[in-house]
Formats: sequence, structure tokens, C-alpha cells
Amino acid sequence: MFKKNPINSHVLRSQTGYNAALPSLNNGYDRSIIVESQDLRNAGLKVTLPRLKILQILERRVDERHLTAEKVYKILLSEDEDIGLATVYRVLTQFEAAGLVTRHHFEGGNSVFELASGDHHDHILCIKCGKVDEFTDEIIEARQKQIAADLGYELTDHGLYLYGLCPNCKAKSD
Amino acid sequence: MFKKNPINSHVLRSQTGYNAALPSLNNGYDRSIIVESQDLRNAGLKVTLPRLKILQILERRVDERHLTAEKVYKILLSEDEDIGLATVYRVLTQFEAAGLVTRHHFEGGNSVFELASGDHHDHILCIKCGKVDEFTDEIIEARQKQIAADLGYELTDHGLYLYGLCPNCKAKSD
DNA sequence: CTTTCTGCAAACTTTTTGCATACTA
DNA sequence: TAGTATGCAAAAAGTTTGCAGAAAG
Repeated sequence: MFKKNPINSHVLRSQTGYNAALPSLNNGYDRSIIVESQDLRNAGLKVTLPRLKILQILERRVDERHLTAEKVYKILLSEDEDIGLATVYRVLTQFEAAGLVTRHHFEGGNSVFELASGDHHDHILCIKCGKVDEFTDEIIEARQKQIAADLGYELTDHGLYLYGLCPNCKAKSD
Repeated sequence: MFKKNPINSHVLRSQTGYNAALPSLNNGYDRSIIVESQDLRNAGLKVTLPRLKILQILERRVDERHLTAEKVYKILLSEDEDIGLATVYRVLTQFEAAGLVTRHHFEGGNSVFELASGDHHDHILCIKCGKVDEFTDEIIEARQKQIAADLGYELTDHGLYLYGLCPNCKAKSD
């Protein structure tokens, strides 16, 4: 992996073998390397530094859960991780295949990735600031199923995207 | 425009001046050059051969209303039109700005263009053969507005995409 | 030790842009 | 004729891939 960052390499290596947490190496963010590592193993992926870091970045983003590959890459750079953009794409694609993350194609065409949270939800995006909120609606879900059935389709997936001005931007534009 | 196709250049030129239809030059598809030309003018666009041809292609596709720029380009090529891909992109973008076409980002990220038909509708796509059906549902529309309002958003647009197996593909996979 | 993974660079795909020439009105 | 549009080629932007070296198990 041509690492420049021995500390993080160590974090990774240290937990090999399912041993306990490493408080001294904890950077304040990753409180669950063990859990994350297990997530990776469960997904059939080897535990590697890039995968762990990317997974952590996705988990850490409680406020901005939708990230582009580029954004993930920049976050990695800002944390002095020497992980290539190609690897970010590969890892995110693997995560998607493993069901760990979901890929969306918001307006504009770029892929954005979001930690798969199990529960289905739809999105509403602010066209001005890019804010993304999530919601679910049983009525819409039910209608979708009905519509697919009426048209003779076997529904496998669906995406609902609402676009508009978020409360903040709406206030500013007044 | 560096035309190689004098016949079509002529079609275009002949109708300059709002004169009548040109049956002898009618290729069997474009029954309304005059109407289309007026559509372009109304959109604030000059009437040019590329714009006319692209508009006609979009209008002609009753069965497959959603085309990528690449697809439009290939159709043009197959009709011996000497129109560049860059122009196709430019024209489609202009059409979109003028409200003549709608741009979608179906799964996969590529832009697909569809003639704007005035009425709003959503899409259901076959993940196997690429078939696209359209539908509208008042209940869903109403819920969307309600959800946006509840979240404090001012709704400007929305897209609902259902993915599944169309009746044909479903039958085949049985 | 074997298999899998990663960094890098190069290839690809889709879309946009600059510029000289050609066309519309 | 003035101003806009187009073709071509080159540039961008986003994403994927080949390969040799490195890490995981």
C-alpha cells in the first residue's frame, strides 16, 4: 500500500486478530474499528486501511451522509491518508456490491454514496445549497407497488427525488 | 454547416420564409417542418438544420421517447446527416433550457432526453431491456407536495423512478 | 505463502469548450 | 451584413482498468 502513515498502518495491523480496542491510537473519530472490521469481513472483504478509513468517513458523516468519490478522496487527503482516488472508487463500488453503501445519481449525474442504513428512504435536495434530507412515506411506497403491479412490472428498486429550496435558502431568497 | 447533404440543406432552406410544406422533399417522417420551425422560433432559437433534425427525431420516437445524446447522434449518422456530437449536446442543452425537452438521469448516470410533453409524468424502467414506461399518480403527487411542505422546502421539481422487470422480461425469466 | 489489494498512470466515457468557418434572418 | 450556430478537435470531468509492488490471512 506504499504507506506514508505508519500510525494508521499500525492501527490497522493492531486490530488484526480480533483483539481489543486501541485507545492510545484512537483519533477521536473511529470508536469501533473492531465493529467496522467485522462489517468488512461479513461483507466478504479483507480488512484494509483504505476500506476501514472510507467506511469510517461514511459512518462519521451524520449530517452530510451523501458523498461523492471525489469528496471522500478529499477528506482522506485532508487527513493525510495516502489513498488514491482509484482506490476510493474501487472500494465504494465494492461496498455497494456488498450492500454496505447505496449509490445514488442525484441531478447532475455524479454518483453519490451513502451508508446503507437498512431502512429504505427517499431524498429531498436543495437545488441551491445541496442540502439533502431524507424521508419515507408509506402512502407513496404503497402506491409505487400498486403502479408497478398495474403496469405488469416486477418492482426491484425505486428512487424518489424531490428538488426545491430548503428552509434556509428559501429564507435567504426572500 | 459544412453540409454534405444538399437535399436536407434544401429542405431547411426551402422553408425559410414560412412557405408551405414541401411534399416532394418530404422524407416520410417530418410532416411538420413548418410547425417545428415555429416551435424553434417560439423557443427563441434560430431555425437550423441540426435543430430541426434533432427535434424531428425526438418527435418521431413515439415508442422510445428517451434518448441519450449518443443515440440521437447515431440516428443522425444513420440518416446521413453530417451533424457533430458536440452539436447534439449543444442543441439538446438549448432545447432543455427552452423547455422543449426534459433531461433525466436514469440509473447509470447518463443523461437521457425526452420531448417535453407539458404534462408531468414519472418513469418506470426495466432493468433488463431498458424499456421505459411513464405514469402519473395524483396521490403520489399530492404526498410529495405535502412532504416538501412538512420539511419546509419549496418544491421546484421532482423525479420518481421505479426500476423492475417489465412484463416481457419477467415472462422470459420464468 | 498465496491471494487479494493498492497506488499510479493510462485508458475510457460522457460532456463541454475554443475557434475558424458557415449559416440565418 | 451582423450576429448566431456548427464542425472539428481538444479539453474537461468522472470513472475504470492494467500492472507491479505490498499487505492480509
